[in-house]
This record gives sequence, structure tokens and C-alpha cells, in this order.
Amino acid sequence: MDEVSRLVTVLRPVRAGNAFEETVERLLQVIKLGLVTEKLPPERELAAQLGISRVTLREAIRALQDAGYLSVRRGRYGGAFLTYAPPRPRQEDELRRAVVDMGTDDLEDALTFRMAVECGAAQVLATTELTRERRDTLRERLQAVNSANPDDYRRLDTAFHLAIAELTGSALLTASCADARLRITDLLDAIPILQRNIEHAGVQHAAIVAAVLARDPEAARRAVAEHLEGTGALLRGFLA
Amino acid sequence: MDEVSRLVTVLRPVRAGNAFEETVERLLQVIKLGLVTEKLPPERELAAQLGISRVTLREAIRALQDAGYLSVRRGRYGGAFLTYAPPRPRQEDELRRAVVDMGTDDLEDALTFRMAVECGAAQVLATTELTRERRDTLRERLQAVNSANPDDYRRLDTAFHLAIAELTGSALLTASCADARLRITDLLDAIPILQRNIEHAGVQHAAIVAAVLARDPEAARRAVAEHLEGTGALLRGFLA
DNA sequence: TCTTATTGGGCTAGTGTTAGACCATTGACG
DNA sequence: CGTCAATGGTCTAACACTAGCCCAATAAGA
Repeated sequence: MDEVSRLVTVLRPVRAGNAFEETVERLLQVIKLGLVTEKLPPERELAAQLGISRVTLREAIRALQDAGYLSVRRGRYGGAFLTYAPPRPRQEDELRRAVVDMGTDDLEDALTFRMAVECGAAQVLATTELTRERRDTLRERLQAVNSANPDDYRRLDTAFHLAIAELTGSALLTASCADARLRITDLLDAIPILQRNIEHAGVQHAAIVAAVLARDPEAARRAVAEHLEGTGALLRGFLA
Repeated sequence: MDEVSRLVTVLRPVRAGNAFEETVERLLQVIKLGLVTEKLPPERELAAQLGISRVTLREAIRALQDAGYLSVRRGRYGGAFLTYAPPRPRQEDELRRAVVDMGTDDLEDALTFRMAVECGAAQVLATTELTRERRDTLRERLQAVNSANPDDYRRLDTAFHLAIAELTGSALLTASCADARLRITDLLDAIPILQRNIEHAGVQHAAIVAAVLARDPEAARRAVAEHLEGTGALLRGFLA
């Protein structure tokens, strides 16, 4: 762990790819996380938010259209409509393949990162004094995910986890948690959603919320760690 | 905390600026964190690592040269040599100005982010079974920072904190901790280094290492939180 | 003192990206 | 049944960035 090894961390590529590629990636994230469920914002608006030109954005939308994620309609009340249904749970073989495709190191990295930022977020949130409104928001998200039907489950689970980071009020932390989640979205989507698992997760979600509302950082951290440990162990199991 | 608020997190700008600006920022990070103390790697090598063209890199180096951070020499055994000495602690007025310049929200965001990722990293590290070598590395860094003279203190303190993230083996986590640290580097540099503070921090550093080596995630998290709380409170104090 | 490997300095042709303007289409609504 | 506001579609000129090449300078070592 000498100076050189630290250097490579900071001297990593300045840009992950060209603007087109990064834009496709971003839009896919928005779609896969279920943050947009009907249609994308108008091109002009979206381009401004992403800080790119309309030309580049349009190329990205075109690519997603070709890949079957979007259907674009012209004219007033037109736009880029989602034609994407969250993938149904696949065969175990496919999950194994997905995990192996990702690479051992990348998976380990992503799981470790997620464990750290989500535990950190929960701990920070449990240290903060929350307004009544924020406490209600947290309870609402818990209620939503814990009473979700299988089709909405992943989306609402994502929303719940992200809400913890968002409620801290830190944009940086929220972005990191979103990033961490994104890196394993495809894998999570490949895991069958079993009623038993949903119930188990529900208990853990409730424990997290309880710890946060009780303002107990230690308990919050522990609850999140236990919750993520399960998913992590499952995915890691496919690498053996 | 509706869908829209989550959207703005993911639909943030794809690129933080143009390649030139981002490169200047990166190089400044390397310099300010003390990861390079003599001269930068050769242009061709550096450009490859940063994933940019030599032209762009040279523009950035030129800017840093004009700003007095670098001195470039041609020919074999030449290169971009550092002419940067870590700023001496300034007057309290300057620190106050620096904090105010940064903006209340940005500072709060950075401190929250740092608290989350560093606590998360320590917790994860304390959960892991470390090799003898890694335990030794951790002890070495502790020893280094705790016996540093004032001139080297910031650099070695940075190295210690980063080592915790690095030892988890997660590149993503390391990058996040480096990012968090960078966002407050300028402020930290403005804080006078008092022997009393160094000693106090030394005790806390030792507590962190002890908790990690004892494989006690709770204690590790708590030790880091307490350590960061001090700095956070100090900086926040200038906002009142 | 000369050679030479290594390094920064500079140029060019080609591609990626942007801003901004204008055109084409659509559907709600008067 | 026409109007029109909102939206996607297209074009162009300018700028940013890159890859690759060759030149210029330097200092260690023969």
C-alpha cells in the first residue's frame, strides 16, 4: 500500500468514456432503477440537466430505442416513452452467468462499496435529528416496499434504500448510494423474488427504520449490515 | 422526497466540466494530497493514465505552472517538478473566509459524505480478516502520522485515512474517501496545527486502529465518528 | 567530449461535441 | 375543423479533443 498504489486511485481516467456512452449509461440507470416509469423529460430539458448537447442526447436515445427500451413519438404530448418491463426473474444459470460476466473483483468491489456507503448513510441519518416530515417519509417508504406486489418490489426496494441516503440531505452521499445500487442492479434483477425473501427483507427494513427513528447509529449500522450481508452472500455464492 | 428529487441526483451533469478543467482539478488533488512530492510522471504516461491526450494534459500542466504549482524542465531527467509547499496555517480570518467561500450547503454535504464513507470503510475493514501484511501496513501508517513533524502532518494524516479505505481492497470506496477528503483539503490546510490537537488526534487514530485490529466494527465506526466529529464541529463553527 | 535515451514542445489531420437556428409532426382545445 | 403550443427531427458553423508524428533540449555515461 505504497504511494504508487494510492496514485492509481486518483490518477484514474478523467472520463469514463465519450459523452454518448456515458449518456446511454445514465439513461439506462434512470430506467433500470425505476426512477422514470412513463416517459423521459423533453429532450431540451434533459440535455440541459445532463450538461450535454441535444445532438448527443438524441444519439443516446436512438441507441436505447434500437435496444428496445424506449419508443419515441413526435409532436405535442410526444416524447420518449418507456417500453421496458423489469426483467422477470431468470434461471439460476443466467444469474450465475451474469455474476461471472461481471468479474470477481468488480463484484467484490461493488458489494464492499455498497456495504460501506449504505451503512454510513444509515448511521449518519440515525445521528441526525429528523423533522416530523422526514420521519414520515421514511415510514411511508417502508410501508410502500413492505406491501409491494412482486412487480413493483425492486423499484420500491431501491426507493427505500435511496431514501435513507437522501434524507441525510447529502447529495454526494445520495449519488454514491445510487451508484452502488446501480452496480448490482442487473444481478439483483436476476434473483427470483420469493415471498419468503420479501418477508425476511421486510423485517430487516423495519429494523433499520426503527433504529434510525430511535436515533441509535450503532443499531442502524448493524441492521443495514445484516440486511446487505444476505444479498452479498447470495451473489458471492455464485462465484465459488 | 418524491420521484423528482431522486431524479435530479441521477440526472446530474454527465461531465463536471471540459477535459482541461477536470485534468487541472485532478492534478491539483494529487499535489494537495501529497501523493506526489517530487515530480509528475512523464507526460505520455500521465496522459495515458488519465485517459486524455497529451495536448490537453499539457494545457493543464501549463495552467498549474502559471499558478506556481509546477516548474517544468525539458530533456532527459526533466519533467514537471513540484514547487508547491503545503500552505502554512493562516489567520483565523482566512479560515473563516475559506469556509464561507465554500458555501454552507457544500460544506455540510462534504462533511456528511466524509463521515459516512470513512465510517463505512472502517466498519468494513473491521469486519474483514486482514493478512499480517495489511495489519502491519495499518500500524505503520499509524506510527508515521503519530510521530510526524508539523510539516509532514497533513500529508501523513491523509495517508492514514486513505489507507483504511485502501486496505478494504475496494477501489470504489478508496476513490470516494479520497474525494471526500479532497473536498475539505483547503479548509484543513487553513487550520493551525497545534501540538495539542495532534496528540488528541493521535489517541483517536490509535483507537481506530485498535478497533479494526480487534475486528470490532461497532467500535471502529464509533472511533472514526468521534474523530471526524471534532473537525466537523470546528469547521461548522465558522458558519455561525 | 560525444552519444544517446528520455523527456518536453509543437504541428496537423481527423473526429467528437456543442450551440443555436429552423423544420416537421402531433393532438388538445376553442 | 382549424389553431397552436409543445415536442421530436435536421442542419451548420464553430470549438474541443485526440492520435500520431517529428523536433528540441538535456544530462548521464561511455
